[in-house]
Amino acid sequence: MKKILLSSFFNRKTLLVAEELIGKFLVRRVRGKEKALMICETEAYDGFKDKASHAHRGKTTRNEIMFREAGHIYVYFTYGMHYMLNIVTGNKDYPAAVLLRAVEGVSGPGRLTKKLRIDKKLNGKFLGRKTGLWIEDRGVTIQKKLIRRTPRIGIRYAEEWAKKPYRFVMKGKN
DNA sequence: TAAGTGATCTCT
DNA sequence: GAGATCACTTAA
Repeated sequence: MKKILLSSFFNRKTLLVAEELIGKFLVRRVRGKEKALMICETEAYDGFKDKASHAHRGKTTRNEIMFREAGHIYVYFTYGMHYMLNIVTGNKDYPAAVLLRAVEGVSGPGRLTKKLRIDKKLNGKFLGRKTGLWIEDRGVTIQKKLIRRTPRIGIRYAEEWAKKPYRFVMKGKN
């Protein structure tokens, strides 16, 4: 069974979406070919108060995508060489997103975007077949005990928010 | 462990 | 306009 996830899936609590995305399939169409890879690592960035989130200082031209409706694609460029792929969650005007950090066989958010040829052209688009990037439920259920929660990566500056277990990793992959 | 890389943000 | 920072990767 294959089911494309719609905005109703993403318009829920960010942490819940981040956890449930583990075991779903990220599907990318490039030059007519489709690749589907199981998601095994995500991180949640939730709301104004989250110091690790781009949105915690308010809306800017870069992060305004995070304030849009759930299901938008937020891609940004960092460290001079890497694109990061995020899916916007929650209500309009509430800044939240899930960072996709790894899929099966590809660990690291920068490598993921490189492998799937994801760049700024996708920034601000909506997930779906039309865009060439979407997420499917293929009936795989990951048991909760196989999902590990840990603090997020690369955000030591975020004080107390750096410790929160907002990262979800599937055990035994990568 | 540190360097590379460039967009973006936060001051002037 | 300048300077600092950064949700990372690679090579050592």
